[in-house]
Amino acid sequence: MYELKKDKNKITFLDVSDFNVDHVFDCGQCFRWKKENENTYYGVVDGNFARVSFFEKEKKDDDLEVRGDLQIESYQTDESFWAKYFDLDRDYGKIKKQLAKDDPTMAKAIEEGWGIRILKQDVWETLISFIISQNSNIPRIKNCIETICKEYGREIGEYRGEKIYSFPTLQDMAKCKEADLKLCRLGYRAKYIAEGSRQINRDGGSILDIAESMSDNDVLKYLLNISGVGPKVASCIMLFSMSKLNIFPIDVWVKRVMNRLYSIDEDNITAMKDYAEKHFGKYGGIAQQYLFYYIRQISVNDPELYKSLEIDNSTASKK
DNA sequence: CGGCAGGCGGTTA
DNA sequence: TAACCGCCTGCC
Repeated sequence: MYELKKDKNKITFLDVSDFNVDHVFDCGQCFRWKKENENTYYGVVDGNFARVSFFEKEKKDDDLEVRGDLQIESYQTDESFWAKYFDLDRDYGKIKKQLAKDDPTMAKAIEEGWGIRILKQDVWETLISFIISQNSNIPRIKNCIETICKEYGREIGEYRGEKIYSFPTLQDMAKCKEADLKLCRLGYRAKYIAEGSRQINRDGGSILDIAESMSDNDVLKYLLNISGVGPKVASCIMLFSMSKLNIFPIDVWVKRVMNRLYSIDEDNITAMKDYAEKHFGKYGGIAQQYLFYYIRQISVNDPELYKSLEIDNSTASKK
């Protein structure tokens, strides 16, 4: 599916399509990647420090798709590890075509975030990260996560004078008291995380390994039982760490999109889920990412357009 | 400087 | 089971 070039501590996937570092790392699915320059981000995956660059190739006349080389500098040089993390074996071109068919809104959203791919992240890290994310904002979320990595993770190296830490393990977090975590500025989420960690640790943590093979309903039921995990956080965990690409997380931004661009009543979550299931089907999660990225881009880059998309529940379908 | 964030848990009817 | 409300903290 892809050609490969390997050097010492460097692996390059050649001719990758449907990929863009900004889209992948800034579509709301992950919190630990930092931008170094136009082409490059650095971060940590499963305890492996990595520097990831994407270099677009010159387009040929007959080639409409953007293609480029995905270069990963890391001690982890197993190509299957990175292919899995970046979901490289999936044909996003085909999925995009399918989603955009008969849906001009989705077509525009895809035009905006054409290089999004759903990362397959560590279940435990995703769980904690999205508990932290609730009722907060991205800069603060990133700060909180960096702090707990610094306090409870392992130092795995140094990059340009910055110490790099792994994400703390379940066992290490389960030892934390609520008061300890409060020092990481987690606010009221400290209690959720202290309780949640102990809860999962008590069960031996096996859920984290077998979740992917469980049914959506069984996983959801387990997750909702964890302190600090509600429907939104649970669906993010399922989508971003368990390859459950059908899951359609609904947060405030998705509510805004579904209301403003699909005319669904803004607080009718059930109607949104039904719509997503019917129209986006098994790729609901990917669709959600395009829409999420799209509405956020509009809100940042074109405030006037964003404002003009007034919330209007009078014409919204109530079903 | 206040309002308000990528929700959740608890309480109330 | 739907509708409210308080919550830590710090960004905008």
